[in-house]
Amino acid sequence: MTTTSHFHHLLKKCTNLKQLNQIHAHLTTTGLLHLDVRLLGRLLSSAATSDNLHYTSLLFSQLHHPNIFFYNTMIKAHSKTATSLNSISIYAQLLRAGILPDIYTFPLLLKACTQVPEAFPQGCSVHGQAIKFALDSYIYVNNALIHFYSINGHIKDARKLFDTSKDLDVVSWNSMLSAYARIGDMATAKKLFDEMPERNSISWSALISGYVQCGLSKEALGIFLRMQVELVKFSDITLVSVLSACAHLGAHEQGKWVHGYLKSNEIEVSVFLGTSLIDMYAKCGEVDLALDVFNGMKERNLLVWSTMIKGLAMHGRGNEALDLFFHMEKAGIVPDDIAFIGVLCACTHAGLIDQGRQIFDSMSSVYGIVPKVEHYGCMVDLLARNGMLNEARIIIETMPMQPDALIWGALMAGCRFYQNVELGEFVVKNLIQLEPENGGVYVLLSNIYAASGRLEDARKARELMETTGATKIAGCSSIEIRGKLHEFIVGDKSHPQIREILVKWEEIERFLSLEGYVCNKTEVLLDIDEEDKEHALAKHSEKLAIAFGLLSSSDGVAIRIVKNLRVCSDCHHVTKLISRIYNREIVVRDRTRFHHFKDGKCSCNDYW
DNA sequence: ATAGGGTTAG
Repeated sequence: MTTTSHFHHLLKKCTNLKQLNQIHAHLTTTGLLHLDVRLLGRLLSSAATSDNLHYTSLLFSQLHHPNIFFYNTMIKAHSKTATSLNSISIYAQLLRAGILPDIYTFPLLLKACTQVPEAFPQGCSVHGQAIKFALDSYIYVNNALIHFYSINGHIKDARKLFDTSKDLDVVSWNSMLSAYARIGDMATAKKLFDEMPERNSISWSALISGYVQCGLSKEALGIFLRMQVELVKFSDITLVSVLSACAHLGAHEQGKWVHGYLKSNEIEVSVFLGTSLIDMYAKCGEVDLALDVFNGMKERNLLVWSTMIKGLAMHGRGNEALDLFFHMEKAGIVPDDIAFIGVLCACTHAGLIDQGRQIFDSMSSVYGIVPKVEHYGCMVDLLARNGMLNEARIIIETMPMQPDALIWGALMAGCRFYQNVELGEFVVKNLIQLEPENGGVYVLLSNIYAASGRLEDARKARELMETTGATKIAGCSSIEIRGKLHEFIVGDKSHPQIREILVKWEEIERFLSLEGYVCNKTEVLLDIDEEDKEHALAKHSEKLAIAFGLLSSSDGVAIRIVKNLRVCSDCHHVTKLISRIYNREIVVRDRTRFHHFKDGKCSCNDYW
């Protein structure tokens, strides 16, 4: 008797196939397996959790009269795999054997159906079966149904089940909450969160990840803070979302805090956490710390590698990114379409035209990946950035899909850099067709005309913008000081220290003019992503942020700024000068990449 | 001896 319970214990802990086989052999030779059927059940259950479907099926086939528990275990074993719909046929088998399904059967079947995106009809028929056996209102089944409908985007069906259910627990609320979060309805998600009779850490995580996915990273960090104040325990899953929020915001100190927390609690850096940490450090301007995390990781999947590659590319360290890519290939990891965006981006910033071409070709010839519009975009960027404007234009005209605004924008950046007004005008005309509501495009057109002396056309373009009601995204720069984010929007004077900031800016301007700086208002072309030149150039949001950064941080500390648009050339020039005058490193993340300003120079070599 | 909710890269 004690020996059987000993084996029960052993099996419960065992997930390793080899050990399972050993125990199995032992039980068979000693005849224990036949004495105690429950041991066989335990064995089957452990086999199912060890994810070895073949072995599990073998065990199952040895059972003469499997009961509902054995069938459920088999359904569970299948539900986790790519062929999860096999569990439906096990269900059919069960019915044929004259066995009644129970409340555990349906959640398992529904899980199998959510595994396969196109299995919505099968899931519906499982629902029908649950109704037929009058098990649909059991809380486990009901919760699984809510989850199933919400995953498939049928949120109304999920809500109906939720509203009519007599029996709701935290799990039901969490399912509904994450359903709204998933479709981006954060107002309803927050409402549910507030109304919940009981919350657990999963409720908090669901809310946080919802905010992050909607781009409301500040709210996400706010909720995380509240979570800590209310002493709710958080898991590494929560932290993955939190790190993602830090990455979006460039919340360097808060991100570092999370890393410190992981270290001091000796939490192992999983692939998920590692990816988030690498991305966070890269997007906060600390590529070298990202590299440290990368090098310290035991296990690396494609996402880990491509996040690191993209991180290096963002910082203009194209050669290292490329090395890493070849390393990855050697490690036997097969790149996907997203990984290629990272490497192509790296080629662009390192000016590696031939390498870029080769890699682009290898995409389809070696890996069988059909290039998407983003990949053509990288090629246009690569060529345009290196002066081959015509070739870039030919790519746009011959690629197999419709060009989007981003791809024209890449060509535009080249036109601006190489002062090609004629091609620029052509590009802008295409952009207006594509995005008539984007005010930036009209500003751009107007500037092009102004630059070529066609002042009347320039005025008309401005008027057109006003009559069509197109609006331009306001420039916004943020800076984190002692863990708090400060935002500066162009023309906005609501910051409590705005007076001091403006005084500081005056000081900066005095130093600038001593350096012989004159405000560059004659820039020929204005990039679509740049802030509107009509607003006083001196008030561009990053200038305020830099002034504030100089005011609020001590010497030797790098100033880190995140900007929502591209840096304009005047701000770029000014920032270079400031970095020398004040002997300060300034790191600016703009829409597309990083600029590390140091000693009057920028890491982008003045091309962005 | 069995079930359900939160997870990262463009």
